[in-house]
Amino acid sequence: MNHSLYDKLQVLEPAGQAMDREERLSAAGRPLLSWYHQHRRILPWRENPEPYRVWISEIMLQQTRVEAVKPYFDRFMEALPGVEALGEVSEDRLLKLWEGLGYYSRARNLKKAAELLVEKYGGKLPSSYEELKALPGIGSYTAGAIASIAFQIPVPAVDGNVLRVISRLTGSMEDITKQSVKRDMEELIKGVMPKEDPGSYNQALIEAGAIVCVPNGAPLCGSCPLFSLCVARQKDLTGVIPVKAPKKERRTEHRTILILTKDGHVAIRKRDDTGLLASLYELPGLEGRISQEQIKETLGVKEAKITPLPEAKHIFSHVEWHMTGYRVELTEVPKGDYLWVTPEEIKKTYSLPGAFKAYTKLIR
DNA sequence: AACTCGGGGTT
DNA sequence: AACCCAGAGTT
Repeated sequence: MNHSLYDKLQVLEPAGQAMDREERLSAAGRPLLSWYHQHRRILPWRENPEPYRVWISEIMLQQTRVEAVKPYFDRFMEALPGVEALGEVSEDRLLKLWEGLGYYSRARNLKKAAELLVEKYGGKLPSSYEELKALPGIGSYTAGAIASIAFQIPVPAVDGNVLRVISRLTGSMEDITKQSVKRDMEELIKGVMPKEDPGSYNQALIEAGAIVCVPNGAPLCGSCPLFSLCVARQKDLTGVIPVKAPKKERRTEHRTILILTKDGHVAIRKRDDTGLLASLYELPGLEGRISQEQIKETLGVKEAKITPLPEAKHIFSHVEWHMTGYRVELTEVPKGDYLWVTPEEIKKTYSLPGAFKAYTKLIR
């Protein structure tokens, strides 16, 4: 792509006097919008931005890449085409639709919000930022995104892309993981964003962050509409900005996973409704590394054919499971509250997260 | 303000 | 292996 056109369009730096960040962001508006209208991706939720579609897409997109969302979005819209259907869906069916997307509280909050919308808003999303933000699962970013994209209300929508683009543009060395920095950026944007087509303005900032001012590796400054305005580019600081505080280390947990079989069925159970993988199904498991003798004891059975399975590891963002597994072929009913199901039922009905994949694939 | 909550693509 | 993703809710 050629950026010379943008250089001509752009306001060049006034020689001698520095622009403040508000002037700089203000000057970025036109080239950014012009670039967006030429280069924006065609996305399923972008073509028909009705409120329900924008809402569902924005929730799915929280901490999740566009490419990962696409297939889930289409399937979800087909299964639950509107607020009413979402409000009435069973939690199990909802979690099955969400299986693999992660951050499952997003799905549970969607249903809660839908029930609320049916009760208090006649089954429609409210259009104001404040009312949107009051709904479960909708924070400042998502409220701004829905208000601006679906209702054309001029409020900012600051996500990780926007934090990165603007901190680079203005040369800010502030730690973007701080809430105070995000709030400050929302105020900054509020002061300069256009009243006309605020949805495109917000999406232009986001889109630039997603496909030009990228998070991993070097940004594609040669293709950026803000090439000549960008302080980080001018000072060769794109490798330093955005500044982010280091993350906490992951902890490791050991678990013993069991494939319990009896009469051609496999045991699964529903997880607790709080914490990791809440309300999803799982293969029965025990904390720590458990011996074959302890397994029989725990299950309260005299006889069982137990065979060791390979070890496996699953990495979540904040915890790492090191798993060892056993196949346990039973002839008597074990202690514990299990659901005895067939492999086909697991595939179609029950949300068994990918953390168990190394063992679910061994089910027979 | 710190911590929890998933899974997968990039580098 | 480390980073990060169209963040929000809870403590």
